[in-house]
Amino acid sequence: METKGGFYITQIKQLQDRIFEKLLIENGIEISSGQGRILFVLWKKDHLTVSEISRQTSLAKNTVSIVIDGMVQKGLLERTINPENRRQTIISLTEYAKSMRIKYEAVSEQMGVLFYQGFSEKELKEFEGYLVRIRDTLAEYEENFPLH
Amino acid sequence: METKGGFYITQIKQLQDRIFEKLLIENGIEISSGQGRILFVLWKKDHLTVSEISRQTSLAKNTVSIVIDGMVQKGLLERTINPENRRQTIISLTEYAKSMRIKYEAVSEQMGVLFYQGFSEKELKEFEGYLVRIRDTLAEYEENFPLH
DNA sequence: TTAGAACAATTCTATATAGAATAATTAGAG
DNA sequence: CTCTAATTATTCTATATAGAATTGTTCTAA
Repeated sequence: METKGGFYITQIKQLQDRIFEKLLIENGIEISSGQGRILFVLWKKDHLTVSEISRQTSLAKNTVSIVIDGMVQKGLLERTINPENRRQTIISLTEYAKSMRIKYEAVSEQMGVLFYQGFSEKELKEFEGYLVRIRDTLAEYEENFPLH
Repeated sequence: METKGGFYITQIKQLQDRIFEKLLIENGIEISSGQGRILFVLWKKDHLTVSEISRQTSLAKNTVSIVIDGMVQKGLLERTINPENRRQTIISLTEYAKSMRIKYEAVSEQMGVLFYQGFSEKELKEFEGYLVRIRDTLAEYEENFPLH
């Protein structure tokens, strides 16, 4: 039985990154795809640790560290050490990052419309349900059989 | 209306790349995710141009060029100039690359089983149908509004 | 026929991503 | 208590990816 889901996922990832980045630039927003994903989770809930952001974005922890470096440089995020557990770094949004949310989400919405062109509401829900199932399967696998 | 498909796609891409690479290494196969995608299309039809590989993998053309460099180095691929159109480079599989197909596809199959854990045949077909629709939408968009 | 447009691939440069190793802190077993 | 294991984040190194610019080839309109 040959399946192609993984191949399609990668194709879509590549296409959407290139298109979304272009839409953002056209709208005067200079936020990369990786940076956007971190903002996405922090806009939902601010003040997360690096590990928590790693878990929620599915980026490796060291990748999160490095992307955050760039975002601190650009004035989007701030690092503080958690006094209750000094191993942890708490990542927080700056006012600047908060102020970009509306504009960024407008472009996201525009991207979503393109992405789901021709989909009914029902199909969209069904599709995202499948995605969540696969993501959870893979995340659980990685957690139980750590890669490093 | 907020959609999350793009975010989920990226999460799955990251997870599957890390897991698949680990499975390959465990099976003694040293082929990266990007290299695997190029082999995937060449195993279906050998002797393609760089542009055609770019189109079929949804990787940017310059990315394909560079990944092919590495694969030529490793003895997986060969470059020849198309005498009928000397602008084109024809990419061909070596015997070595052909010989790896069976083993690689066994690991792919293993990955597919994990990926679609808990899916019925019907759900799998439906899901891959959705993926193809989205991929085609995005690919068409990029073709009509070139990014560069 | 030829100059400029179009096409195909590559190179140059910069960012994204992750594995392995390291540093710092906390938890836990004896 | 204390020494080792576990946790958390970061740095180091290497590959992946793509935009912009470049090179070489073909096509096309005057």
